[in-house]
Amino acid sequence: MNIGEAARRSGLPTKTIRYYEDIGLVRALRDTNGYRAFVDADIHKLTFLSRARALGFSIQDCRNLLTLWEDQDRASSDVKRIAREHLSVIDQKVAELEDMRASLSDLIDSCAGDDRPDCPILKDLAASK
Amino acid sequence: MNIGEAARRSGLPTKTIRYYEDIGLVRALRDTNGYRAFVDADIHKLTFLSRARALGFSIQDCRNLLTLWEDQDRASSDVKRIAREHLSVIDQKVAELEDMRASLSDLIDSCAGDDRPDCPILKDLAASK
DNA sequence: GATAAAGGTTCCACTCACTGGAAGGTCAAG
DNA sequence: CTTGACCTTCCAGTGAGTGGAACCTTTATC
Repeated sequence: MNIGEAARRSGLPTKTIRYYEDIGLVRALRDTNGYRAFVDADIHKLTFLSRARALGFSIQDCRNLLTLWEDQDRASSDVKRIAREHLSVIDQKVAELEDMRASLSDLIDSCAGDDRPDCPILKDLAASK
Repeated sequence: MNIGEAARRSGLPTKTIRYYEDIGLVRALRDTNGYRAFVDADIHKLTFLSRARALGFSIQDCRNLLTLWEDQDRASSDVKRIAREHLSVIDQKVAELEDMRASLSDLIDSCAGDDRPDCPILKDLAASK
């Protein structure tokens, strides 16, 4: 299976697959013509990466998860720990964004948004606080 | 005023201030010894940038906002438009993160998290869906 | 058999918004 | 006069890819 087919099946761009090979996240056999040759196990791995990245796991997280994934004997608590750590990072990001959202929303509400030059948004941004 | 003092007053690291000068976001006069010399107006501008960046505005947004800020005659509606566009980007990010959060939270709940190797988190990540 | 399109390869540069570090110049205090 | 804090520039690296150039291989069509 060539890289294009692997991309179609895993949902990752070909560029990204090559990049993952570059940084040692995956490996692929080669055909005699130099083309990468993927087997079903590779597709599973790539799909795993695609979904984990979509869930916001960093590449380093993915590296750890892959190691756990390939270790038949690892305890599920190890995986759960990584996932929970990641969840708390997500929660933090959400909280930050909602803070931002509230501040920005207040600023927008306070601005007339008409033809006059007077704008509380800019005024507030410039205030030293 | 040297860059260290400007950093203290604006809340930006010195490195960041130099970077902002590099990319043409701000300019600073120079003393005879080559040191950057900041005046109060510069501090206002840097504070503006610091707060706008903290609200998640991109550098390009900041460029636009600064232009509007320095234009005495701009309509407040122009500023409000940029702010509203940014608000919708924030809303989108929050929605994405909450999607992620829900999926990840489900996965975590489904995992026993004990010494056994069986882990639904890894299983689900590998599923081709 | 020629050719064109589609796919593959490597390598280099760019993104965004900084951040770290090296090598060196300047200044105020003791 | 030295120490240490502060300043300067320049180069390299971050994370996670993305875009493009130059070139090679395969497949389909004429």
